[in-house]
Amino acid sequence: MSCIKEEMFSKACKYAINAMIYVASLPEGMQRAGLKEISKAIDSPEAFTAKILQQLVRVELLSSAKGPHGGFAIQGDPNTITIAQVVAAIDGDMIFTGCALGLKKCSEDHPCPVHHKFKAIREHLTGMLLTSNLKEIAEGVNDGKSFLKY
Amino acid sequence: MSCIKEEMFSKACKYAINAMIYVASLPEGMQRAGLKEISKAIDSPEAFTAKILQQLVRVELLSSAKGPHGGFAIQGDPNTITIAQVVAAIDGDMIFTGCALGLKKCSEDHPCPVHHKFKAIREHLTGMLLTSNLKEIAEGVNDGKSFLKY
DNA sequence: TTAAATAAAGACAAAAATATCCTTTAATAT
DNA sequence: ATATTAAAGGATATTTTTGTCTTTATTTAA
Ligand code: FES
Ligand code: FES
Repeated sequence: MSCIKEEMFSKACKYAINAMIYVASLPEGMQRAGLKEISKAIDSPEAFTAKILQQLVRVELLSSAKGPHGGFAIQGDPNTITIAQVVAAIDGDMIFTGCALGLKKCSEDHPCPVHHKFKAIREHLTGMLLTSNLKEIAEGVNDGKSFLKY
Repeated sequence: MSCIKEEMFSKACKYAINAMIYVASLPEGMQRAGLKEISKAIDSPEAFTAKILQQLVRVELLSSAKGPHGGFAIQGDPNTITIAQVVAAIDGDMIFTGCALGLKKCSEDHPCPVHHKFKAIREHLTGMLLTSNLKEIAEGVNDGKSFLKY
């Protein structure tokens, strides 16, 4: 026993978010990146990343193409795809709806001891994720203001 | 592949918080609870809970006594022990200091794409945990306003 | 002094998350 | 057509987290 972790999102989810941002940051016209390119850009394990990209394709956040010049592209409008959607696709919605202390159901009627305090945080987080769209975030990366690795 | 989880804290951490609140909620005078009583009160697996209580004893958030009428008690003043201390003891401080997207270090100089947005959430969360003391939270439980299980 | 109660400690087991590897399928270019 | 490229899918491996079991040590009470 001895844990030195527990962060907000799973690794799978972090890779997913980073991958989506990377693909969204690709220059117009040439916006299709292969697995190798993506996992290199976000410094993630290639094979594991492949599984995550597959999931994102299944939920139609990404489109994919096989063969030479194949790869992954954002499916839909980067302006309207939110980080919340990516998180929900990979980690599910427990982070948006679950009880902080593990009660089966988070509710006002049968609240856990930190429900009221925690609810505010959760709403803050949810609001942030829902209003963060890929386009805007990818611009920060393109402008050199933020980074996808290290 | 197919995850339907990822919550804010690890299970170990949730059990720890609940256990601390339960022990803090014990009536004056008779404030020493055994493992069985605690894990029943918070609906947690007994043996696993034992390990967590051991950790809490090691970091001196709890004191323990063996033998008949032994058990666990809060060590120190419940008014000044915060949920943040319990979380840090079990989950470490990644939740307070780590990068949301997995960069090795969260910093202003080399921010990840969601750093600025996420920082606000993290400060909100940190502030909440730092200002939530055991005494106050345990009172809610004693008043029947909040619940430790189901 | 002995028996009972209870926490501590260590070994082990099961489940979940993370990660890798190999084969198959589809697309492209020659 | 064929060879090459790249994603999809499936099986497997590793690591971490969660959980259990057994033994030991300590305290209390009879
Ligand atoms: S009941 Fe625990 S967070 Fe709502
Ligand atoms: S660098 Fe990612 S949260 Fe600060």
